[in-house]
Amino acid sequence: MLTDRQSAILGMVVDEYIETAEPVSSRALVDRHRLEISSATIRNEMARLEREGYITHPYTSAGRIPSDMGYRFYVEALMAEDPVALDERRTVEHQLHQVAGGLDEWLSLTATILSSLVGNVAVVTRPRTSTARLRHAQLVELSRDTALLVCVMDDGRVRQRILQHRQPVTQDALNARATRLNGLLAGADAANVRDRLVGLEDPDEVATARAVAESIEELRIAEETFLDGLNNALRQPEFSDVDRMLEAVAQLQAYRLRGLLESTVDGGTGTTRVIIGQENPDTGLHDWSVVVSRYGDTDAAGVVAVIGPTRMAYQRTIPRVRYIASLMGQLLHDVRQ
Amino acid sequence: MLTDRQSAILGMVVDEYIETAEPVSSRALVDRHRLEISSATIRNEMARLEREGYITHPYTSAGRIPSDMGYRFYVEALMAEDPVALDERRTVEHQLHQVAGGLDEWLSLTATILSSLVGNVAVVTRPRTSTARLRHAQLVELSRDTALLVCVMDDGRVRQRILQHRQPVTQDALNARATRLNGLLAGADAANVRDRLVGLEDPDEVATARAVAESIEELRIAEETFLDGLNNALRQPEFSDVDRMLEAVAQLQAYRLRGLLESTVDGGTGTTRVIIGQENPDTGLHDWSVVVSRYGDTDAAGVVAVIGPTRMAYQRTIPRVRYIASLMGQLLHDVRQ
DNA sequence: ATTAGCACTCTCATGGTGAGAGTGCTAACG
DNA sequence: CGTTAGCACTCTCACCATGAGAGTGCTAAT
Repeated sequence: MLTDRQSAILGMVVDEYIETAEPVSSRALVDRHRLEISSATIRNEMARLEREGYITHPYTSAGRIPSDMGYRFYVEALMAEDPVALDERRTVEHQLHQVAGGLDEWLSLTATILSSLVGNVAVVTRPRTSTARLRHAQLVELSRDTALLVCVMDDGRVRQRILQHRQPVTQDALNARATRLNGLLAGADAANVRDRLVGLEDPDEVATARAVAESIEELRIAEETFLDGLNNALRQPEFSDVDRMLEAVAQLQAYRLRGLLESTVDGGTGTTRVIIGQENPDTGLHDWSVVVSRYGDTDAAGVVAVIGPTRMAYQRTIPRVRYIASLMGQLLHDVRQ
Repeated sequence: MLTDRQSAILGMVVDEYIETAEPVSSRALVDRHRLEISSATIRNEMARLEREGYITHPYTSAGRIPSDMGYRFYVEALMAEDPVALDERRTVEHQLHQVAGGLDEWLSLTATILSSLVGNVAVVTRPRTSTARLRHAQLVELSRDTALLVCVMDDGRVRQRILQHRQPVTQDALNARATRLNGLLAGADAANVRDRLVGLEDPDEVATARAVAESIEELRIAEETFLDGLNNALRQPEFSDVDRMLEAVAQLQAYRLRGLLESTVDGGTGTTRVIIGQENPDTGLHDWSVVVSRYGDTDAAGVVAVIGPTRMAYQRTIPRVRYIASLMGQLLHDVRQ
């Protein structure tokens, strides 16, 4: 158990290190905070904190840096969250309302905004509906024997696909076919779409129906992620050597994150979780921290996350991830009603 | 004017430097190519080549590296193109035919494939139709007073947009409205769409029509670029220090490229152009070379490009960019017929 | 319990040094 | 005259030594 003074010192070390990215010396703490106690006392306390595992030092005569455990304690017990200021909120909401396009543009813009808000990489996944249903399929003639199939799901997602027909068809015939298929398949989800395909005769029509079914299934699987802010993250001093930087670029490829985010989100809705360094099951991310929050409701849920070095401004990041997540939840709710 | 022997030496220097990324010494050339002449003779010739501006050396006693002019001469007169092997073609075509999705997926996959083919950054722009016309607009109910507008253009591009209505509407009413608007606007392009909006009464219908018009214009402007292979490019030895690497990341933001690619493409169709280092009007790209090729025809054209350090394997890159461009042209033609 | 004082450790910037790589020039050669 | 051997010269780069500086840990005094 830490004494009050030890907690206070740990807090100062973490704050200082997050700000400067330099190991924190006993002297620096006394000077910076005009402490009543001497640097020698601080040294004694620091030695104890190190024995307990909250801090380390890179070599004998360097200052202290927080360990993962130190950050963990800081996040849980010490940190004073830096609330999202009113003008920050206004800017964000203003930017988000500018977008007239579809869901994709919202998500992509959200990643950009969040990333610039916290100065690290931001990831937003597309909301995954528990059961997305087909709202409408449409066929548009492209040439005599090719057509574009557009499937619109009830969560607003759209999937396009190009079809090759055996028989030439007109737009009128395509409309008729679309109407028939909509009657047959409207409201179908990935689980039951196959059962509804019975009773079709024309081979082109069967192929089209199958394409619709495949589209629905692809959309069920596809949890696209929108990522932005690589530049921000790479400017952090921890990547000041080339190997680390290349590794960072590799680690941040979106596909590595999906599993992590999914498993994290199972915890519960609405909460914001922080995963620090070694706590991460993926060993490649042992130098990284992830702040992740779920947004949406039981019908459609996705995640918002920020990823950066363990030396991350948790005070700023956590409230901002939470804020963006709740904002996304609202917007999603407004659209779906 | 260069003698045959000077040309040969220049060719060897460029080849060697492209391969090893190390300045090429007179000695190394003699050894590597088992030349009949001595290294002293090579030195004399190299001195002359340097006086003419084809090569330089970084400091007094280093080997030679090609100048931009040297690369230029190499590309125009010396280089033996490395043809795209049959199994390379087969792999590429196989991968491309895997994609069942829309144009976007094609383009994005093409960038990925090309990038891995040449080990540098690849950029593919969306084909821009001279005049894209509206083929079909569709309205899908999302909630009582919101609807999704989907505009499909005759080149297969799709734009979605969410509409807020003043009056609640049913899907049936939306269908009727879509039919009316299609009658009014089908075949409209960005130039004439405004003129066709006359005679509409219902304010929601006017708003919808205006949204269609805006979508068409946005699509005219939006020339999206698909970029891949940052990792590949960053592994080149020229980026072995952090500043250069960060700068590289910044330079390769897609938006910087658009102007360059567009202006380049004006030259003519079907040809592949190479822009080497300082030849580039954008000073930020003075250390980069660009190999760019147009694809498509007068109706719909885009560009395929590879971007990398001036020390680029032009022999491999140029034929592969040309090949991918012609392949894209074919595929585009097949779809549009 | 706190703290002044000091020895000790480790890093990092600096400068010197010498090996090595390569060139340019000169003089000799066919 | 073109070619080439030989050599002086230049520049880089890796290596090492050095010393200042930063910080700690410990001891002994308060």
